[in-house]
Amino acid sequence: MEQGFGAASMDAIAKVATVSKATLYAHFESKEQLFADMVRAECVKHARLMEAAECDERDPRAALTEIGAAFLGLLMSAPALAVYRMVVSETPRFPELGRVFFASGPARVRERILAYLAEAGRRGLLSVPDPAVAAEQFIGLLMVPLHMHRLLGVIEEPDEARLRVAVDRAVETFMRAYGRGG
Amino acid sequence: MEQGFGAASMDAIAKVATVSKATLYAHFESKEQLFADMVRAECVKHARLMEAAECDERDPRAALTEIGAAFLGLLMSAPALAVYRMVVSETPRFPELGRVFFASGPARVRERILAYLAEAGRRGLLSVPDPAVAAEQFIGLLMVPLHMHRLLGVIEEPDEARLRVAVDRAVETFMRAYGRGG
DNA sequence: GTCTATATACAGATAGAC
DNA sequence: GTCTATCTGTATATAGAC
Repeated sequence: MEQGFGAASMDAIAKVATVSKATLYAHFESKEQLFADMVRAECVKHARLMEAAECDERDPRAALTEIGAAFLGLLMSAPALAVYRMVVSETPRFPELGRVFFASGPARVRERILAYLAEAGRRGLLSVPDPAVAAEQFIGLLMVPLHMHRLLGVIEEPDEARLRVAVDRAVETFMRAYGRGG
Repeated sequence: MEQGFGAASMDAIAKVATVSKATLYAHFESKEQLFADMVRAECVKHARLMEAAECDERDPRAALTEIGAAFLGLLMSAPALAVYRMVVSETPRFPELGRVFFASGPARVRERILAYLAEAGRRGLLSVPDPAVAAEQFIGLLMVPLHMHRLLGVIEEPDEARLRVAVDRAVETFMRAYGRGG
């Protein structure tokens, strides 16, 4: 994942795994399938982390801050960035990779945020006419100051303080747009 | 660009260009430099398109809609997506690529939006305490419903109507957050 | 299931003639 | 500047022994 699909050779992978290349091919039928399995495994790990973020029974600002921090921390982690790079690059030649990643990664995050927003809307805590749109917009507000910059190597790995600022700004703007009476 | 750095061989590129591989190496000193030059050339083309979007002397909604449509149309074009895939994938091994792309692409778009927002703020048309943050947030709102989905192959190429909806929703939310008196 | 050794193909890059 | 032909390395994948 660190090196990408093209740059990582099966020889190198076998060496890191301290097995022979023949053993690798006993477990995975091709380089493509090996990478697809890695994507799936990473997404499962990340989905577990995301489930852990509690966001019910609290005021919207606190809930959005918590769920936003969980999501952004996940998104900006080295493994997540590596998977994203690889999947984005290889999807045109290998569409299954994109579908697997989207379904087990971003789609789940979106569902979780959507569920919270819909519930908060029902309780009158937020004014969200279209929770699906609002969920995606919250994701966009969270991602935009850091994700692309990091993918393009124009910022270093952000520390906790930097992540907090990004989350706070996203929540601030989201609340101005969707807060009670907005 | 269509196939990515790893999958496109110099043989294939020479064939498409209807020259020999030796001729290719007479013009470009390596595969890496050839790709860097292609990125630069694409960004120059796109920058020209972006300059064409007028956004002064009008009400904020119309201006943001025009500049947003120009940006989103650019971002979602096949060449821009291909360049983005390639750059994101190769940046870890070849950092120059990410810097070149960012400086001649996203950074210019951001500057242009920032300049408009700052001016609109001075005129009292918008309430933007931090125009740099607001500019990035507008970009995030524009990108999020389409860009990642397209990169991951989970939606087809969006038509004009789809793009318009995305722009309208971004402008709508941005205005709720940053409109006069927000 | 794991290994060593290898088949087979093709990559990036260059030599030397025109 | 462009070509054909080729060097040299390394890639994915497998055969066959243990």
